[in-house]
Amino acid sequence: MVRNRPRPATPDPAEQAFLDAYDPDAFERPSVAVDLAILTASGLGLEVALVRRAEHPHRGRWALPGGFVGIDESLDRAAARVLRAKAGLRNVYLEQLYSFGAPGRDPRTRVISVAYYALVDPVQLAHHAGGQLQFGRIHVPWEGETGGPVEVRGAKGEALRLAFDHADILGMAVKRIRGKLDYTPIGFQLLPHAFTLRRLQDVHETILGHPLNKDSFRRRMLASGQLEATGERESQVGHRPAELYRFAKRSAI
Amino acid sequence: MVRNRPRPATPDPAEQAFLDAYDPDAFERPSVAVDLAILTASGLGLEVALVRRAEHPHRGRWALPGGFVGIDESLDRAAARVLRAKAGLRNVYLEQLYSFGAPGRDPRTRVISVAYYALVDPVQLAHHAGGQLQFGRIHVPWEGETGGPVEVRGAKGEALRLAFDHADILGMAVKRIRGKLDYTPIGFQLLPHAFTLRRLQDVHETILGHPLNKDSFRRRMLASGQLEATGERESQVGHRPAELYRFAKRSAI
DNA sequence: TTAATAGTGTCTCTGAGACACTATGTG
DNA sequence: CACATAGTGTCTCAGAGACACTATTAA
Repeated sequence: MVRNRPRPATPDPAEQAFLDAYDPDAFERPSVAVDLAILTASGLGLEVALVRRAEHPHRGRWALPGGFVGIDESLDRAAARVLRAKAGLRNVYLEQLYSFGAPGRDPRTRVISVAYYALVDPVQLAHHAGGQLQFGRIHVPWEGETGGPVEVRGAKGEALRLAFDHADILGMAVKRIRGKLDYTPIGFQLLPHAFTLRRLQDVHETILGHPLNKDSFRRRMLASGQLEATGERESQVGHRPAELYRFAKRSAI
Repeated sequence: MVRNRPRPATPDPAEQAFLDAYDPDAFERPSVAVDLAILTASGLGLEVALVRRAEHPHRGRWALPGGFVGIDESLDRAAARVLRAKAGLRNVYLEQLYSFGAPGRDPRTRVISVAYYALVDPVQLAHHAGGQLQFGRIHVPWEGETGGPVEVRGAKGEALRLAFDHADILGMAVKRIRGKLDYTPIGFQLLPHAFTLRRLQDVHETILGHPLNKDSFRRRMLASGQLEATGERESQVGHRPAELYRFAKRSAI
């Protein structure tokens, strides 16, 4: 890869001087990382995968899985690589969220982080119980799409202290998926292959943070054309079993 | 600023080895830039500010104004600085859009670009006519929020060849503002202080790429509470003059 | 049989589209 | 005056909420 920018003479010395001032090699370069908000929806609510930091800074705090971007690696590939390396996941919904670049966000050095979020069904993450990845429940202290940092709580309801600006990243992720939920089939990504309409509604309510009208939700989802009846029903539920549906076209990256 | 990461001994050598592999200093670092899609809405449609590249690569092509991010400068500040330096603008709507990081997007060296978009009313940009900044009309070859690169045309309708991946950046900007238009008062940012409802509808139609129902648009806008009647009317229009409105709370960054 | 939730049918209310009509400038 | 667009009133239609009612399983 060519690292040094060719500098042909230009007729305009002012323009030349201006461009010289913006030569990339004249700048100290930041590190660029990806951080991943790996989200899932258990019966308990919206959960996120976290790793406990073993080192300073923020030793003992909880952080989103992340990694640095290779010099010949695209941002999307870096995110997919981290997802595979840290959570063993591939072919799940993965989308770039926002870039965080406050100078002091990492006290060691300048790190610009391109945040991604992944939506995964809980079954695919079950084998991580007790492993490197821990799951925290997301608690959103604001309404609607106001935005702002969120809180994360552990299995016993205790608050988990998040490292760096990861509470802001998670807040942005919640805001994004709340917005997307209205017009895209994003909820399916958080459920197993087959699911009942009630479970899908649970996911939507979990993400949005408020209850939805059952009748209207059913109608809207069935009318959307995104659901396919499997012909099977749930069982062992202590009441009339619901029809199981699948997402008509499960998209993945 | 601390550039070298402290490496305290940890009890877990495997973890230590793992983290060593991700030491930022072990990686060649990319350059990080901001690129700005400065958008305005003239009577001709949605327009974008471009600079003609005086150098290789892509010499003679048209590019979005941009600049490298300083090592102690946040992304937002870098974007605001470029906006001020290249377009003389401050206090306009400016929002981060997306980060573009394909390894080959700049043939000189690895440059990751954090794209921003700004919405500016045409009056503030009028003095740029004939200067460094040229304006091109955006033509969107896709419907709704499909997404994809857009085309840009010059004053005589000729196609302008864009540099790097800037057609993709502009496509993403159009997609974003189309989505935002439905639920945020984003259209005001593209108009002068006082404007008629018809002009606001023109802006919405320009952005969305399709005509809107006049009655419904009026009702929706007036019901939104975001408009304030100025009490004045337009004049010299050859028909009944329309009431002039202003945005109730003109937000800016 | 009872408890509990799935699923259907229908009424109402609200907002968007359609359209007819009136209002008020310029030429 | 004619013309063009601003602005109002009202009808209809589609989707969401509300609610009553029936269906089907486990215990």
